[in-house]
Amino acid sequence: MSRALGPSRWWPAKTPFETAVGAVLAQNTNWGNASLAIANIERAGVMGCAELLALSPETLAEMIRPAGYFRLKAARLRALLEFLDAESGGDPANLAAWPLEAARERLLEVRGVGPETADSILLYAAGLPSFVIDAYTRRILSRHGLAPADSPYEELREFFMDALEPDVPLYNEFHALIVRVGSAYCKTKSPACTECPLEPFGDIHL
DNA sequence: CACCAGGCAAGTA
DNA sequence: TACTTGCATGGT
Repeated sequence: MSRALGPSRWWPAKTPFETAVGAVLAQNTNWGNASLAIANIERAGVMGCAELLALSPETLAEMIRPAGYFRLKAARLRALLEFLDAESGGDPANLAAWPLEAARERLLEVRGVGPETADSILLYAAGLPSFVIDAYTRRILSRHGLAPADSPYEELREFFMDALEPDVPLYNEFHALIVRVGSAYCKTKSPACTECPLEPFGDIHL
């Protein structure tokens, strides 16, 4: 994938804080829509922990409306902001001072932060080596007969982390490439799809 | 018009 | 424990 597609420069956010916000807004949502919500926050000049917490829940919800599930995500975002404010001085980059699994467990206690959101924040915002599993990872693994699509999240995460040394740039690029390739695959639920070209892999055939 | 997108938690049996 | 449902917008 790397040879065929080259470096990905991910996650698409300007700061660790924006990455953490994006991780919540992108839940089960097209990145384009999450991105519109981020732009609204930027335009209002409130892209910061204290600034966002100062908004009423209703105002915040309206601001992130394009991301979908906007009332739900406003509550989830506030819960994450309160955690960051209390535990990391409002900057998720400071979570890097914690041992990985300790930081992960604390993040998972936040209402609305599940394993994928936690791992995205840990890897892309805090720079800790936590491998991210998402719908694209499942699609690729199952399409190539490497794992059932419904394997438990933790099992798939361990599969990658047992096979690879803890390496932030490696995990970062690996997941980015998985998204780029996975989004080129069709969405069939059948385990195999002979329609999908392996072209994104270049001359690599699995 | 139907279907989908980088999840998660709460409810039910 | 295992399965189902609610949440919602914008693009194709």
